[in-house]
Amino acid sequence: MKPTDILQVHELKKTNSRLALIKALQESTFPQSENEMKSRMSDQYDRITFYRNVQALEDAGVIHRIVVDSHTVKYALNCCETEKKHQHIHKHVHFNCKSCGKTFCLENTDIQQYRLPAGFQTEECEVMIKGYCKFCSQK
Amino acid sequence: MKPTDILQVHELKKTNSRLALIKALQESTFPQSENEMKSRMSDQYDRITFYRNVQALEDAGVIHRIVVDSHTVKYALNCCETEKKHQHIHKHVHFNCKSCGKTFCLENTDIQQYRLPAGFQTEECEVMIKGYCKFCSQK
DNA sequence: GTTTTAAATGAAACATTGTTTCAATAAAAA
DNA sequence: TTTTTATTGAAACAATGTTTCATTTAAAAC
Repeated sequence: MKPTDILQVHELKKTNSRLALIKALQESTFPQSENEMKSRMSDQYDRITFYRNVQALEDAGVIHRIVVDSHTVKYALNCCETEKKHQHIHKHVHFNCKSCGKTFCLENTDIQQYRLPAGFQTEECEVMIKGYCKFCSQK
Repeated sequence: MKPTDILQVHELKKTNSRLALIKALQESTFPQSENEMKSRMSDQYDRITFYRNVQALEDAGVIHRIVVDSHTVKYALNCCETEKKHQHIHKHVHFNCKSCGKTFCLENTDIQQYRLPAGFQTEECEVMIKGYCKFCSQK
Protein backbone atom coordinates (compact mmCIF):
# COMPACT_ATOMS: atom_id res chain seq x y z
CA MET A 1 0.00 0.00 0.00
CA LYS A 2 1.32 3.42 -0.94
CA PRO A 3 2.13 5.87 1.88
CA THR A 4 -0.37 8.37 0.52
CA ASP A 5 -3.13 5.77 0.53
CA ILE A 6 -2.32 4.73 4.08
CA LEU A 7 -2.76 8.31 5.24
CA GLN A 8 -5.96 8.57 3.19
CA VAL A 9 -7.48 5.50 4.87
CA HIS A 10 -6.65 6.84 8.32
CA GLU A 11 -7.94 10.32 7.52
CA LEU A 12 -4.60 11.98 8.15
CA LYS A 13 -3.25 14.89 6.18
CA LYS A 14 -0.72 13.96 3.52
CA THR A 15 2.34 15.89 4.56
CA ASN A 16 5.86 15.32 3.30
CA SER A 17 7.14 14.43 6.77
CA ARG A 18 4.52 11.73 7.22
CA LEU A 19 5.00 10.31 3.75
CA ALA A 20 8.76 10.18 4.32
CA LEU A 21 8.30 8.54 7.71
CA ILE A 22 6.06 5.80 6.33
CA LYS A 23 8.31 5.32 3.32
CA ALA A 24 11.32 4.89 5.61
CA LEU A 25 9.55 2.11 7.47
CA GLN A 26 8.32 0.43 4.29
CA GLU A 27 11.87 0.30 2.98
CA SER A 28 13.12 -1.32 6.20
CA THR A 29 13.30 -5.04 6.79
CA PHE A 30 13.35 -4.57 10.56
CA PRO A 31 11.86 -2.16 13.08
CA GLN A 32 13.88 1.05 13.08
CA SER A 33 15.13 3.42 15.73
CA GLU A 34 14.71 7.17 15.36
CA ASN A 35 18.35 7.45 14.31
CA GLU A 36 18.03 4.82 11.63
CA MET A 37 14.90 6.51 10.29
CA LYS A 38 16.61 9.89 10.39
CA SER A 39 19.19 8.59 7.90
CA ARG A 40 16.54 7.19 5.64
CA MET A 41 14.44 10.36 5.74
CA SER A 42 17.43 12.67 5.10
CA ASP A 43 16.19 16.26 4.78
CA GLN A 44 12.58 15.31 5.48
CA TYR A 45 13.58 14.62 9.07
CA ASP A 46 12.91 17.14 11.79
CA ARG A 47 13.16 15.94 15.38
CA ILE A 48 10.11 17.71 16.73
CA THR A 49 7.91 16.86 13.79
CA PHE A 50 9.12 13.27 13.98
CA TYR A 51 7.99 12.90 17.59
CA ARG A 52 4.62 14.39 16.80
CA ASN A 53 4.13 12.21 13.76
CA VAL A 54 5.10 8.90 15.36
CA GLN A 55 2.54 9.76 18.03
CA ALA A 56 -0.12 10.61 15.45
CA LEU A 57 0.60 7.52 13.37
CA GLU A 58 0.61 5.30 16.43
CA ASP A 59 -2.70 6.74 17.60
CA ALA A 60 -4.16 6.18 14.16
CA GLY A 61 -2.95 2.58 14.12
CA VAL A 62 -0.49 2.90 11.24
CA ILE A 63 2.64 2.05 13.21
CA HIS A 64 3.55 0.57 16.58
CA ARG A 65 6.23 1.46 19.05
CA ILE A 66 8.59 -1.17 20.45
CA VAL A 67 10.32 -0.37 23.73
CA VAL A 68 13.46 -2.48 23.50
CA ASP A 69 14.85 -1.11 26.75
CA SER A 70 14.61 2.19 28.61
CA HIS A 71 17.02 3.85 26.15
CA THR A 72 15.79 2.33 22.91
CA VAL A 73 12.51 2.73 21.12
CA LYS A 74 11.92 1.32 17.66
CA TYR A 75 9.08 1.70 15.22
CA ALA A 76 7.40 -0.68 12.80
CA LEU A 77 4.44 -0.58 10.45
CA ASN A 78 1.40 -2.49 11.64
CA CYS A 79 0.81 -5.69 9.75
CA CYS A 80 -2.60 -4.61 8.49
CA GLU A 81 -2.00 -1.03 7.49
CA THR A 82 -5.67 -0.19 7.33
CA GLU A 83 -6.65 -1.15 10.83
CA LYS A 84 -7.71 1.62 13.16
CA LYS A 85 -6.38 2.00 16.67
CA HIS A 86 -7.36 -0.75 19.11
CA GLN A 87 -8.19 -2.97 16.17
CA HIS A 88 -4.68 -4.31 16.38
CA ILE A 89 -5.89 -7.64 17.71
CA HIS A 90 -3.07 -9.72 16.35
CA LYS A 91 -0.51 -8.93 19.02
CA HIS A 92 2.85 -10.52 18.48
CA VAL A 93 6.01 -11.04 20.46
CA HIS A 94 9.04 -8.80 19.95
CA PHE A 95 12.59 -10.07 19.88
CA ASN A 96 15.87 -8.23 20.24
CA CYS A 97 19.21 -9.75 19.32
CA LYS A 98 21.97 -9.28 21.91
CA SER A 99 24.58 -9.74 19.21
CA CYS A 100 23.54 -7.67 16.18
CA GLY A 101 21.01 -5.47 17.97
CA LYS A 102 18.29 -6.02 15.39
CA THR A 103 14.68 -6.11 16.53
CA PHE A 104 12.13 -8.52 15.10
CA CYS A 105 8.35 -8.57 15.06
CA LEU A 106 7.67 -12.28 15.42
CA GLU A 107 4.35 -12.10 13.62
CA ASN A 108 3.65 -15.78 14.06
CA THR A 109 4.42 -15.93 17.76
CA ASP A 110 1.23 -14.81 19.46
CA ILE A 111 1.18 -13.38 22.96
CA GLN A 112 -0.35 -15.80 25.38
CA GLN A 113 -3.19 -14.94 27.73
CA TYR A 114 -2.02 -14.55 31.30
CA ARG A 115 -4.33 -15.46 34.15
CA LEU A 116 -3.82 -12.67 36.64
CA PRO A 117 -4.67 -12.62 40.35
CA ALA A 118 -8.25 -11.67 41.28
CA GLY A 119 -9.12 -8.07 40.49
CA PHE A 120 -6.48 -7.43 37.84
CA GLN A 121 -7.81 -6.50 34.42
CA THR A 122 -5.61 -6.76 31.33
CA GLU A 123 -5.84 -4.06 28.67
CA GLU A 124 -2.46 -4.43 26.93
CA CYS A 125 0.40 -6.90 27.06
CA GLU A 126 3.92 -6.47 25.75
CA VAL A 127 6.37 -9.36 25.44
CA MET A 128 10.02 -8.51 24.81
CA ILE A 129 12.36 -11.46 24.35
CA LYS A 130 16.12 -11.01 24.22
CA GLY A 131 18.63 -13.52 22.94
CA TYR A 132 20.29 -14.46 19.67
CA CYS A 133 18.52 -14.13 16.35
CA LYS A 134 18.51 -16.58 13.47
CA PHE A 135 21.43 -14.78 11.84
CA CYS A 136 23.62 -14.72 14.96
CA SER A 137 22.77 -17.91 16.85
CA GLN A 138 24.56 -20.29 14.51
CA LYS A 139 27.95 -18.75 15.20
CA MET B 1 17.13 -9.69 55.74
CA LYS B 2 18.97 -6.58 56.85
CA PRO B 3 20.46 -4.29 54.15
CA THR B 4 23.94 -4.75 55.53
CA ASP B 5 23.62 -8.55 55.36
CA ILE B 6 22.36 -8.38 51.80
CA LEU B 7 25.45 -6.45 50.78
CA GLN B 8 27.61 -8.89 52.73
CA VAL B 9 26.19 -11.90 50.91
CA HIS B 10 26.77 -10.28 47.53
CA GLU B 11 30.27 -9.17 48.42
CA LEU B 12 29.51 -5.50 47.95
CA LYS B 13 30.92 -2.72 50.09
CA LYS B 14 28.55 -1.45 52.76
CA THR B 15 28.21 2.20 51.88
CA ASN B 16 25.56 4.55 53.21
CA SER B 17 24.11 5.14 49.74
CA ARG B 18 23.64 1.45 49.12
CA LEU B 19 22.18 0.77 52.54
CA ALA B 20 19.75 3.67 52.06
CA LEU B 21 18.81 2.44 48.61
CA ILE B 22 18.03 -1.07 49.81
CA LYS B 23 16.20 0.26 52.85
CA ALA B 24 14.04 2.45 50.61
CA LEU B 25 12.98 -0.58 48.62
CA GLN B 26 12.38 -2.72 51.67
CA GLU B 27 10.04 -0.09 53.08
CA SER B 28 8.05 0.03 49.83
CA THR B 29 5.03 -2.10 49.11
CA PHE B 30 5.43 -1.62 45.36
CA PRO B 31 8.27 -1.18 42.89
CA GLN B 32 9.53 2.39 43.08
CA SER B 33 10.65 4.97 40.56
CA GLU B 34 13.84 6.96 41.07
CA ASN B 35 11.77 9.92 42.23
CA GLU B 36 9.89 7.91 44.80
CA MET B 37 13.14 6.47 46.12
CA LYS B 38 14.71 9.91 46.20
CA SER B 39 12.06 11.01 48.71
CA ARG B 40 12.59 7.95 50.85
CA MET B 41 16.38 8.29 50.80
CA SER B 42 16.33 12.03 51.63
CA ASP B 43 19.91 13.29 52.05
CA GLN B 44 21.42 9.91 51.21
CA TYR B 45 20.29 10.43 47.62
CA ASP B 46 22.73 11.58 44.97
CA ARG B 47 21.66 11.19 41.36
CA ILE B 48 24.97 9.97 40.00
CA THR B 49 25.64 7.58 42.84
CA PHE B 50 22.07 6.32 42.56
CA TYR B 51 22.54 5.37 38.89
CA ARG B 52 25.80 3.63 39.66
CA ASN B 53 24.34 1.74 42.58
CA VAL B 54 21.18 0.52 40.89
CA GLN B 55 23.48 -0.82 38.18
CA ALA B 56 25.76 -2.53 40.72
CA LEU B 57 22.86 -3.96 42.70
CA GLU B 58 21.16 -5.19 39.56
CA ASP B 59 24.37 -6.84 38.36
CA ALA B 60 24.79 -8.48 41.74
CA GLY B 61 21.21 -9.78 41.67
CA VAL B 62 19.88 -7.76 44.61
CA ILE B 63 17.30 -5.76 42.69
CA HIS B 64 15.63 -5.84 39.30
CA ARG B 65 14.70 -3.08 36.94
CA ILE B 66 11.20 -2.80 35.49
CA VAL B 67 10.80 -0.81 32.29
CA VAL B 68 7.19 0.34 32.53
CA ASP B 69 7.45 2.42 29.37
CA SER B 70 10.21 4.35 27.62
CA HIS B 71 9.95 7.16 30.20
CA THR B 72 9.49 5.13 33.34
CA VAL B 73 11.82 2.71 35.08
CA LYS B 74 11.02 1.22 38.47
CA TYR B 75 13.07 -0.86 40.84
CA ALA B 76 12.21 -3.76 43.12
CA LEU B 77 14.09 -6.12 45.39
CA ASN B 78 14.50 -9.62 44.05
CA CYS B 79 12.34 -12.16 45.79
CA CYS B 80 15.28 -14.19 47.03
CA GLU B 81 17.70 -11.51 48.18
CA THR B 82 20.62 -13.89 48.29
CA GLU B 83 20.52 -15.10 44.73
CA LYS B 84 23.39 -14.13 42.50
CA LYS B 85 22.92 -12.73 39.04
CA HIS B 86 21.39 -15.09 36.50
CA GLN B 87 20.14 -17.24 39.33
CA HIS B 88 16.91 -15.31 39.14
CA ILE B 89 15.09 -18.26 37.68
CA HIS B 90 11.67 -17.42 38.99
CA LYS B 91 10.74 -14.81 36.42
CA HIS B 92 7.39 -13.17 36.98
CA VAL B 93 5.07 -10.95 35.04
CA HIS B 94 4.93 -7.19 35.71
CA PHE B 95 1.73 -5.22 35.81
CA ASN B 96 1.15 -1.48 35.58
CA CYS B 97 -2.14 0.15 36.53
CA LYS B 98 -3.44 2.71 34.04
CA SER B 99 -5.47 4.36 36.77
CA CYS B 100 -3.25 4.70 39.86
CA GLY B 101 0.08 4.15 38.10
CA LYS B 102 1.29 1.56 40.60
CA THR B 103 3.48 -1.26 39.35
CA PHE B 104 3.15 -4.82 40.62
CA CYS B 105 5.46 -7.80 40.58
CA LEU B 106 2.98 -10.63 40.07
CA GLU B 107 5.17 -13.20 41.79
CA ASN B 108 2.69 -16.00 41.20
CA THR B 109 2.18 -15.33 37.52
CA ASP B 110 5.07 -17.06 35.79
CA ILE B 111 6.28 -16.09 32.36
CA GLN B 112 5.39 -18.70 29.80
CA GLN B 113 7.85 -20.28 27.45
CA TYR B 114 7.49 -18.99 23.92
CA ARG B 115 8.25 -21.23 20.99
CA LEU B 116 10.20 -19.01 18.62
CA PRO B 117 10.87 -19.51 14.90
CA ALA B 118 13.85 -21.68 13.96
CA GLY B 119 17.21 -20.17 14.90
CA PHE B 120 15.99 -17.81 17.60
CA GLN B 121 17.47 -18.42 21.04
CA THR B 122 15.84 -16.96 24.15
CA GLU B 123 18.02 -15.58 26.93
CA GLU B 124 15.60 -13.24 28.70
CA CYS B 125 11.89 -12.52 28.51
CA GLU B 126 10.02 -9.52 29.90
CA VAL B 127 6.24 -9.41 30.14
CA MET B 128 4.63 -6.05 30.89
CA ILE B 129 0.86 -6.07 31.28
CA LYS B 130 -1.12 -2.83 31.52
CA GLY B 131 -4.67 -2.49 32.74
CA TYR B 132 -6.50 -1.90 36.01
CA CYS B 133 -5.20 -3.24 39.32
CA LYS B 134 -7.17 -4.90 42.09
CA PHE B 135 -7.59 -1.54 43.85
CA CYS B 136 -8.83 0.35 40.79
CA SER B 137 -10.78 -2.22 38.75
CA GLN B 138 -13.81 -2.40 41.04
CA LYS B 139 -14.73 1.28 40.49
C1' DG C 1 44.48 1.08 66.41
C1' DT C 2 46.91 2.92 62.41
C1' DT C 3 48.28 2.71 57.77
C1' DT C 4 47.50 1.24 53.15
C1' DT C 5 44.87 0.31 49.07
C1' DA C 6 41.23 -0.10 46.09
C1' DA C 7 36.56 0.97 45.43
C1' DA C 8 32.88 4.31 45.89
C1' DT C 9 31.41 9.04 45.95
C1' DG C 10 30.02 13.62 44.28
C1' DA C 11 30.99 17.79 41.42
C1' DA C 12 31.12 19.49 36.77
C1' DA C 13 30.12 19.05 32.32
C1' DC C 14 28.02 16.70 28.78
C1' DA C 15 24.70 13.65 25.86
C1' DT C 16 20.29 11.94 24.59
C1' DT C 17 15.44 11.86 24.46
C1' DG C 18 11.30 14.11 24.61
C1' DT C 19 7.97 18.30 25.31
C1' DT C 20 5.83 23.05 25.12
C1' DT C 21 4.82 27.52 23.08
C1' DC C 22 4.14 30.21 19.17
C1' DA C 23 4.52 32.30 14.64
C1' DA C 24 4.83 30.66 9.84
C1' DT C 25 3.38 27.36 6.47
C1' DA C 26 0.86 24.00 3.85
C1' DA C 27 -3.21 20.80 3.07
C1' DA C 28 -7.78 20.41 2.14
C1' DA C 29 -12.31 22.41 2.10
C1' DA C 30 -15.29 26.20 0.60
C1' DT D 1 -8.76 31.20 -5.64
C1' DT D 2 -9.73 32.09 -1.06
C1' DT D 3 -10.51 30.49 3.54
C1' DT D 4 -9.89 27.51 7.37
C1' DT D 5 -7.57 24.47 10.21
C1' DA D 6 -3.96 21.32 11.09
C1' DT D 7 0.94 20.81 10.68
C1' DT D 8 5.50 22.45 10.84
C1' DG D 9 9.94 24.09 12.68
C1' DA D 10 12.45 27.36 15.76
C1' DA D 11 13.57 28.32 20.48
C1' DA D 12 13.70 27.11 24.89
C1' DC D 13 13.05 23.89 28.29
C1' DA D 14 12.81 19.36 31.07
C1' DA D 15 13.98 14.70 32.35
C1' DT D 16 17.06 10.95 32.26
C1' DG D 17 21.44 9.08 32.05
C1' DT D 18 26.80 9.12 31.41
C1' DT D 19 31.86 10.38 31.69
C1' DT D 20 35.96 12.27 33.87
C1' DC D 21 38.46 13.22 37.82
C1' DA D 22 39.76 14.63 42.45
C1' DT D 23 38.20 13.38 47.10
C1' DT D 24 36.50 10.29 50.44
C1' DT D 25 35.56 5.97 52.66
C1' DA D 26 35.37 0.81 53.47
C1' DA D 27 37.89 -2.89 54.36
C1' DA D 28 42.24 -5.20 54.33
C1' DA D 29 47.06 -5.23 55.90
C1' DC D 30 50.13 -4.13 59.26
